[in-house]
Amino acid sequence: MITEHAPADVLVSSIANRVALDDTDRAAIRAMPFRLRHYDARTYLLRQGGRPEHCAFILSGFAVRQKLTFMGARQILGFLLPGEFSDLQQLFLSRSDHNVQALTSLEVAECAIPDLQHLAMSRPAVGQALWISTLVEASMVRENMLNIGRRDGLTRVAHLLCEFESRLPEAGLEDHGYDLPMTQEEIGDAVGLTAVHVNRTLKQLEAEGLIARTRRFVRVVDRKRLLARADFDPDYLHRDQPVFEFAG
Amino acid sequence: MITEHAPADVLVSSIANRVALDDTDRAAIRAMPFRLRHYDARTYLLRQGGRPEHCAFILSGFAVRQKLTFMGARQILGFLLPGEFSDLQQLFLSRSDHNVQALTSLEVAECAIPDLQHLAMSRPAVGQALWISTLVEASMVRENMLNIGRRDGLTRVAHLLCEFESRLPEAGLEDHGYDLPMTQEEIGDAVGLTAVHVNRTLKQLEAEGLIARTRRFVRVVDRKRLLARADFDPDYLHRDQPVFEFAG
DNA sequence: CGAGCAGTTGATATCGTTCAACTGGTGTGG
DNA sequence: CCACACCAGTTGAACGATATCAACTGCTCG
Repeated sequence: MITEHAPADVLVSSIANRVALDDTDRAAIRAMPFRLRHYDARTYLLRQGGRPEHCAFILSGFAVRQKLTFMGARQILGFLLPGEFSDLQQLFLSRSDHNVQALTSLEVAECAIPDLQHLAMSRPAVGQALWISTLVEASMVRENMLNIGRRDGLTRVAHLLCEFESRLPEAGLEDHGYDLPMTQEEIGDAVGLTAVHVNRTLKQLEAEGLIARTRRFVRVVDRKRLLARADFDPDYLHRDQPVFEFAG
Repeated sequence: MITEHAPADVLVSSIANRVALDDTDRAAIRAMPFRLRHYDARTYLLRQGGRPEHCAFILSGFAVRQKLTFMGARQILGFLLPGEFSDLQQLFLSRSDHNVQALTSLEVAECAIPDLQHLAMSRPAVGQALWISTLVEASMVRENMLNIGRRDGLTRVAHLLCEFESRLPEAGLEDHGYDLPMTQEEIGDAVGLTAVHVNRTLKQLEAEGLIARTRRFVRVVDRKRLLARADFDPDYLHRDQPVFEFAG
């Protein structure tokens, strides 16, 4: 598990995934103070309208970005996985425009925003890596907007399953299966459907022989057909993005 | 009109909106080469999967970001107005994940991506301003995802009208009205509805006395009730964002 | 053992789509 | 200057996907 490593190591390697770092960069990252913190499931890390002073780097557990309508309906904008920052945009936007909520119980390393700002500006390679992270996140939101706006229910749910299969590091191991860290209600809030309809949709994906389920464990039975049914093209995750050689 | 000014002036003031610039910053922006270019309505500035080498700064006209499903359905992700860059994320993501398409006839100043990269990294204040622009854009996409996923048709269309009233500089002048630079089909593609349903929805907004229309000109009749009906809260546009005093 | 919550299922209601026809501007060529 | 074509907008009727409401099942935890 990711938590076996020291938080600073996890942070360094998460950033080094995006941009090539030199020793000074690594030292600067390690020098940044942080505080380990725990959040229970369903608690808020960040609230819409708030002016956060800290930014959480997720060590273990899952969180969501979400917004609420005035009527109280929830739209999940995206899922946050271990190794991701909860709210990098708050580096330069003082007021938050959405909520970040723990989906499961969560372990995070909390950094002060001024420290992160200073790191980003004093070590341009690191700043660039953080910038890229916000860009990839934005790309995921765009794809999910297409998903919700222009695909039918079955395709939407299948697409979400494919996204998780792509993003979860443990998926693909052990028999092409993985554990969805959320309820059907939460799937619905992510893809703009009702929990009831998500349920029927999952059943149909099973009936069509694309997936198999036992509780929240999803096994991909026919990967190729599932990807096609989901209209899934992983380019939006920007995995092929070359590691930048920072050139000033 | 914005085109009365020299392109470099427009660019400088657009960036200075976000971050305080010193004389060296301004000089660096002005020193960046660009090429004036025209696009006809409906032509593509940028294609999904492409590896653009230029980035367009819009001087006049309107464009959209959009993505297509495999079936060919279009989702409009957001509208680009004069004074905005077409594709700043391409500064650090080599492959584009969506299309940018001219909505009307368009005049742009086209910059080479390496020049923009160099500007962003050599003048950190400028880089910060560009970063902030990408963050604000991402915020708009999130709000529109909530709009599509969790609001009914009438609210969605009303929300789009409110967003345009907020963003168009000429709106609010001349009798609280403005010209929507798009067809009802395009409104539908932006809010996840059919052109037919958009039409009925607009008629109902008229029937309820919230707006009046003559062709594409929209006059806001009852601003307060329209905002309420649209569930519109302008915070997501980050207008209150203080102009950053860049501090290294 | 009981409470509570996620999941499941059925019946009905509704919002939005689809298809099709028609209107009315606008621009173009004869 | 008229005729025509074209396209955005408008309207009606029927259909369908998804929501809503309600009941029931079966974990899991205290």
